[in-house]
Amino acid sequence: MAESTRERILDAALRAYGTDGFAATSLDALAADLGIRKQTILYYFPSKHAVFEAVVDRAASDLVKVFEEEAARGIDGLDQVEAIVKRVFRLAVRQPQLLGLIREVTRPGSLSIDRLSAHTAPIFDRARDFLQREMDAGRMRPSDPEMLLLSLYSTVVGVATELEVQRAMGISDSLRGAVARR
Amino acid sequence: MAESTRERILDAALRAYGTDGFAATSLDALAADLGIRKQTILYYFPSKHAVFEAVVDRAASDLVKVFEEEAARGIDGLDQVEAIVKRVFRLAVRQPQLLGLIREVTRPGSLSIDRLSAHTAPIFDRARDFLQREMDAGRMRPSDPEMLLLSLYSTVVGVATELEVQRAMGISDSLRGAVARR
DNA sequence: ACTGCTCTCTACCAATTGGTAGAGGATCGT
DNA sequence: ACGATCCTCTACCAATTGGTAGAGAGCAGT
Repeated sequence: MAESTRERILDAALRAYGTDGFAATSLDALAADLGIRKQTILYYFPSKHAVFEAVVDRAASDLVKVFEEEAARGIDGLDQVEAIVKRVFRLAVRQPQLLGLIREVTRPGSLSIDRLSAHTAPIFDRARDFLQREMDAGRMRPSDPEMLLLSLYSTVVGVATELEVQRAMGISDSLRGAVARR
Repeated sequence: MAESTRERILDAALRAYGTDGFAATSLDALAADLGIRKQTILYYFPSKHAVFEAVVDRAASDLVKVFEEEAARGIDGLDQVEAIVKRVFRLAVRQPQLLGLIREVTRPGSLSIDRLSAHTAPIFDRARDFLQREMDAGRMRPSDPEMLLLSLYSTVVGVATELEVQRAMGISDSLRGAVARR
């Protein structure tokens, strides 16, 4: 088997949760999509919600990996920020379901918001410290680093979402325009 | 009765669909929230999905109203754009569930995307024509009006979403910063 | 008093939901 | 040949789902 069943389940779950949503995706539907029975899913994960958590975990660790790899390259100032943004962007474009997943997680009452926070808090802290250092070193225009981060985040998600909306509205468009606007 | 039952149902449905999502909100839960039986809901709406469509319709017409009122005031150029953005923004802040509703509608496979489009297409066209005229008249920097519109849209939604995320992440913050950034 | 209309209800249903229990079938080391 | 472990399955279940049928309450006009 090229890919383990567990991994295939996570792939399909990301796709389904990201597009149709968590509540709208039954275990039966998920299993049918994979050509297996739902009991096989429940063998790997104790509950439906556990599947969701696992998907979130994997997506978060993918994101963390991007940050760590890019940080390890040791580029300074705005260049590193831009490199990371670019890579995150590419990740989002290649896997649009990730945006849907974020929507699901950030839903009020989601039990997994803590899970995502736990994963992203460290890189959030590191990013804030990084920005602070760069500002102190005079390599970046000084401002509130946390605010800048949130602004960056919402911009990336916003622009990425825009692509989805264009698709939904039936406007076929090269993504060049959007990227350029960034 | 100060507010008709039908209207109360739509209010509760907007709240529920906007926060928990359409699929995650059962008719029973909706009814319980209102202190009525779900059959009462099904008296006013033929199906669960019809409730959703009605919510979308009302939200869309609210939006259209904003545009029409603001357009009727006959302000020129960027000032009108800013006035509309400001009002839409206020609408979104006052009713955060609207953002969630947009999320639900723009979901792939949503049967209501056409419904929203039907409502918003006219104002979209009018806005595009307006921008085009303003550009021709030299009151605005010339560019592709459709692109500018989409960019505006995603910015508004993006910034508004940011507020939600901040709330989700537990960062209590005045919305001044976000507004200023605009 | 009667009829018709508007509204909300109880009673019920078939289908789907997430989840449990446990039966095999592989494949392994021994 | 052996059990042990890993994996996927069938069978089943209680709860919830959206939806139907229709009773009955309240209130108008006549």
